[in-house]
Amino acid sequence: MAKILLVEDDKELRSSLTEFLSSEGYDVCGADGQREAYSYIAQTAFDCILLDISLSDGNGFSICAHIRGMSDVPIIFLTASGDEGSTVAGFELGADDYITKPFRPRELVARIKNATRRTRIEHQELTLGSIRIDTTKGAVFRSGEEIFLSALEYRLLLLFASNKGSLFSRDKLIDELWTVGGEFVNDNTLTVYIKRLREKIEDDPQAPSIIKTVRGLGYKAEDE
Amino acid sequence: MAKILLVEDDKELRSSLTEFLSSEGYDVCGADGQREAYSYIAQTAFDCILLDISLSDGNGFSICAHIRGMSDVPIIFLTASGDEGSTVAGFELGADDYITKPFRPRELVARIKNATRRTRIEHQELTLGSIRIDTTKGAVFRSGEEIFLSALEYRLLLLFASNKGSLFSRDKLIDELWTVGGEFVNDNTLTVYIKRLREKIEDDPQAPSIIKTVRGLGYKAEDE
DNA sequence: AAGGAAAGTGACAAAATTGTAATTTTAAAT
DNA sequence: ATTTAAAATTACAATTTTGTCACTTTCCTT
Repeated sequence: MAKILLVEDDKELRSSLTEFLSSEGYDVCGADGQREAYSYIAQTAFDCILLDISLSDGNGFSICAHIRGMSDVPIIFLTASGDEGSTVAGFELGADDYITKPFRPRELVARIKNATRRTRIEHQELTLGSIRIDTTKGAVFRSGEEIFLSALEYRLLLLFASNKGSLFSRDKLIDELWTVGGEFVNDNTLTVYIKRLREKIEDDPQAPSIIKTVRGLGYKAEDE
Repeated sequence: MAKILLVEDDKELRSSLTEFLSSEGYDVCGADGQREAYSYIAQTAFDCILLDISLSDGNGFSICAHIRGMSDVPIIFLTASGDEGSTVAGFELGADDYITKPFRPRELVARIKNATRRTRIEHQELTLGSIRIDTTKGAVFRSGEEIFLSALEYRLLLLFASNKGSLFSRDKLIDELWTVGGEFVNDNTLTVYIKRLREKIEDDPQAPSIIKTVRGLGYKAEDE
């Protein structure tokens, strides 16, 4: 089931579209402007974004640019008729398609299908609390902002993110990340990496909410 | 459709099992011993491995250890009855389950389903020629051996691997990997990274068979 | 409350990554 | 065959990553 973000300030249109798309089997989030859109985008990996470029706060374009800065998610513009200039500018900012109001809901669905066909397959994302990992790009985002991890930090995070809730013993983690052949690393190496990773992903590294210590047993990571 | 590797030296049993599992919708590769098994493992990401531990060449255990050194793929032992000691040793080497010969094919299918249930979902792999990328681990293998890429090399490779056959202009690549905000990097930086990546993944970096130069236009990568 | 094991911290050298510059090679077009 | 732009190569400093050590803090047990 594809996740769609609808950014539209006309409340009527937003709710009728949400209802229609939901009935078509989509998982729809409605946002009424920039602020709400960003907060959704930071937390969720959408499969398609429907964006009204003539938002009353005038920020349709900046939302588009912001999204393109961090993702290749398909973007479809909803434009008012006679707004040709905007449309052209939109394509330059990386929109994938546009549809002119008023439009038939059926046509919108057709365009969503078309836009998502390519990406749905390869789009593989993981989340861990406010951390989002785009494994098809090897990129990690913290509340929407990309953060840069070293190779080992990335692998450590991936291990936790693809096994949410699992408890990993320190030995197991060292095995997974460091043991090649019969070489061993200092036991403290892991502790240091946990610290470094926490420093990059946790809001309060001293009181970690993502990677939890289970004293005597190991570490585990959970979503909230 | 799940991919299964069957390592069994009894030709009769191998072919009858292959036939049966294929009819159940699995994609089965049969290997008669260590050599053949390794060559398959190096090239393909299997969803489950069925391993006769009492191979005539006596290498069932070393195959198991070898696989565990590079993958978490579920391994099911096929043991001769009365071979309890081997079974215990097998579990210590990381086997997921075992089944004692003679067994009913239906039961084997049940165990395969059980063993693959967890991993099938998260198992996400990409290949590019002899290169295999396990995106759930951030690990890259070249003919079965893990190779270590830097963060940027990894992202560059991922870009090619998840868009096989696509031509990328140099500008597009620089954009994808380096452009954050409005900062630009030296145009040659890309060339150097292409070279470094080729050095690690190509058999003959001077005559690249994976990442191809399209003079004047950019680069593209294909499978063979 | 004291002792001790487990985990965390800060700092350090060695090694690897990263970006750039200077130079050479390659391949297409004249 | 020359020319020339594009790409490849080599080499080099700056920065980052990596693994370890010595030391501190935390938390469980007695």
